[in-house]
Amino acid sequence: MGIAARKAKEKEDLRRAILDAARALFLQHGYERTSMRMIAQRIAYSPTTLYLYFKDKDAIFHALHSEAFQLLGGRLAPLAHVADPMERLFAMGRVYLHFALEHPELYDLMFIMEAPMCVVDEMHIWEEGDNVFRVLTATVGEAMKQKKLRKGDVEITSFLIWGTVHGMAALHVRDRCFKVISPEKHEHLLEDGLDLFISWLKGLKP
Amino acid sequence: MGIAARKAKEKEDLRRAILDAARALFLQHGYERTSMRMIAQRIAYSPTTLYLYFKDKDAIFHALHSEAFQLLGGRLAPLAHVADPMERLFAMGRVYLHFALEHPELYDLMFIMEAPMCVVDEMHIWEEGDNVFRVLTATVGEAMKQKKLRKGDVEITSFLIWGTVHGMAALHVRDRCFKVISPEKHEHLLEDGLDLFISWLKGLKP
DNA sequence: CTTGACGCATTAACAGTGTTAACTACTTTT
DNA sequence: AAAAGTAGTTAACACTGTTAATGCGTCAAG
Repeated sequence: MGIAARKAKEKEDLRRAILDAARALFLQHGYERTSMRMIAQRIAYSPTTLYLYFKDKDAIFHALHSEAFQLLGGRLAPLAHVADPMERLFAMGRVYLHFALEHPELYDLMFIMEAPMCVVDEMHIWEEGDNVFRVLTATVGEAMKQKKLRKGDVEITSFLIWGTVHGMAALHVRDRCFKVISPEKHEHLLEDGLDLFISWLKGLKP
Repeated sequence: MGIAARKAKEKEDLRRAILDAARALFLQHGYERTSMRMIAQRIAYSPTTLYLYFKDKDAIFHALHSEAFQLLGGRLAPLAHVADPMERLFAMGRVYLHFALEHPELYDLMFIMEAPMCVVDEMHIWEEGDNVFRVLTATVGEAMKQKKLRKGDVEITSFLIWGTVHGMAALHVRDRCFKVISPEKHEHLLEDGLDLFISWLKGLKP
């Protein structure tokens, strides 16, 4: 069945082409400001063809959303080998923040934009986010067990840590911080903020 | 000139009516999903009339944006009377978070959405945000001077604190946390997160 | 009192949006 | 060779933000 296989491959290729075009345009102009017609034009197909491969615009978004989470997951995975849970936690923070700085539009799409969560609403679960959060809670729990982090509710502590890093990332991605912070600090603002947070975590009285 | 005054009042009334209608619709359906025609219909005017009072949709947004900052500012102002800077800092955090919980859509509009910042871009200044941030830096600076908060760069420390509270608020407003956190903790998640953060700030070794 | 100007609001229109229905080719199966 | 299925198209619908042209009513000046 060489022919059927070739056809399946061509179908998959077009699917990928759509996603590539959509990603490029979403990242360049934002979700709301890129139209189905623009995506179609970029790959020289009719706009309605997109609907043969994706239910609607949100479905394209959701596919990219999952893709981005795979990228972040791939960067977080190697840190599993860091033995000390505190060091692992800090490394995760740095990787996470670095990801947000390197791919602000992807980060936006994953943790800030509203579109993808509508799809998620229906199944009451956000698998991609849940996976990342579980890695965090596991690390926090381990650190607490080893008494390297002040004991407390693991979930709430993890939420606070996630919120802290996300908050700085979100203020940056949505351009709220460079408008209020002295220009000379812009360059390393987020790294400095994270370093300060880490030093706080280290210097926490038990 | 009673007539001229009445006319001016009528003009101002209509302006307010537009803003009221726009606010209600923005908060109910979100910015992108409410159209100029919907706003116009709600006050029984032609859609084009809105353009006699506001340059475009973004201008309406920006007006509401400023309005919301006045509301938050009004809640933050009384805290100036709290003598102890640390207590003042904590109270500010609670007021800020409470505001985000009570008016999630307004908070979204102020600190998350992209629309209003485009207008701000042109003048390179974000006055409303700057005012709030300056109150924060002043308090942080005072707390450091009194050695009640670990010494460090005031701006970066303030940014970290803002980021932490904003992060939790943003995850809530954009519905990223209830999908990964155990249901029984939803109710007080943000308050508990803030309380934990405050306890960390209190228990910081000098 | 009439004329002209001005301000406010309207209708009509433009170019664009996401999405669906109907239709055309072309392949595969019967 | 006829029927069924597949992949892509064009045309259309009901919207969107926004602008141009137009009407209507009130005021000031001649």
